[in-house]
Amino acid sequence: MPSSADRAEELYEAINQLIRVHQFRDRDCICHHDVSVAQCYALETLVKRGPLRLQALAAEMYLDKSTTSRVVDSLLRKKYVLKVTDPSDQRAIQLSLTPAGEELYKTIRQDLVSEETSMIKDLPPEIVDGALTLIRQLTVTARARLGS
Amino acid sequence: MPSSADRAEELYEAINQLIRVHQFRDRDCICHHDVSVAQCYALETLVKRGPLRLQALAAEMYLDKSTTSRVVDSLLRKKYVLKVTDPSDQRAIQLSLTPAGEELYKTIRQDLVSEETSMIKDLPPEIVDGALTLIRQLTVTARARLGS
DNA sequence: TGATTATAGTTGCTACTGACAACATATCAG
DNA sequence: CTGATATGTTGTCAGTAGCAACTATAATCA
Repeated sequence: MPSSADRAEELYEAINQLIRVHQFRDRDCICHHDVSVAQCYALETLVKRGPLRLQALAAEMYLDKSTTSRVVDSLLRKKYVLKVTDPSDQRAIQLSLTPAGEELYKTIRQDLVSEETSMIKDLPPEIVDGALTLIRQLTVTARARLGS
Repeated sequence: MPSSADRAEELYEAINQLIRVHQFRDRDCICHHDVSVAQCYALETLVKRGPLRLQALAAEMYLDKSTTSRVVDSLLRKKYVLKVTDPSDQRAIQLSLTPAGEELYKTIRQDLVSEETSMIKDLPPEIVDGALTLIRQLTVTARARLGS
């Protein structure tokens, strides 16, 4: 029976590999379309959280507001997001997706999910369900540590 | 019972989250030391594969040779790697770690693994073993698709 | 051998990622 | 009204990453 230290070591390796492979695959997949990875992530966040202020978007993405501002800028130039000044606070802006932005994210998302689909098509459902549970558990645990 | 499409969707979400959280954590952890993430990845590859030519390192890391050349350059400046011209082929260079490079990677690695350790310390061993198996399976499957 | 071709690495260029600091503007507290 | 605070933007710097052009060396073939 492997020790706890061994398990940690192996888990590190396993997750490392998974992350690397997925990163490359996602980048390939996303960049076939009109946006970069960070830009796509911003689209995704706006799809999930709805219209947001820049600061809120930055917080959601764990990015600096300056970085976020520039990412949003590029999406603005490509007409995938809309900037509206908040009437109740002239400093703030509300960011929302244009129809084109929503459409684009939907397309990319389909591509990404279809990668997953073909990945699991030969795995038994119980296995996949197990993986799901565990991966979520790991994420929760890791996120808890991130805050500290 | 969820459909296969639902599972793919959920798996996409779950892996996405895990990757995001880990990415941030690793970056934090690595950048406390003297190197960036890519630089650390290069160190890791050299630790695992031993001395390599630049092209081989690039292939191992799935990076362009120009990108790899620059990453290596920065490690060279920091004295973590050594460049030796291959006597049998004046064009080629052998890259190897300096003692400082090995030491640095060992330290970073300990930090990274210890993150994993504290992450799994409250999870039952069977759960962790299960996650390990599944994550590896997913990596293998994803990697197979990467090649195509 | 000598000319052509192929390979190894480097460098120029472009674009994206991301943080920190300084800044302009707007809001709020006293 | 004035100082403090909050929102976004811009400047700057470093790192990531690929493509194309280049140098130098090696290999091939005529």
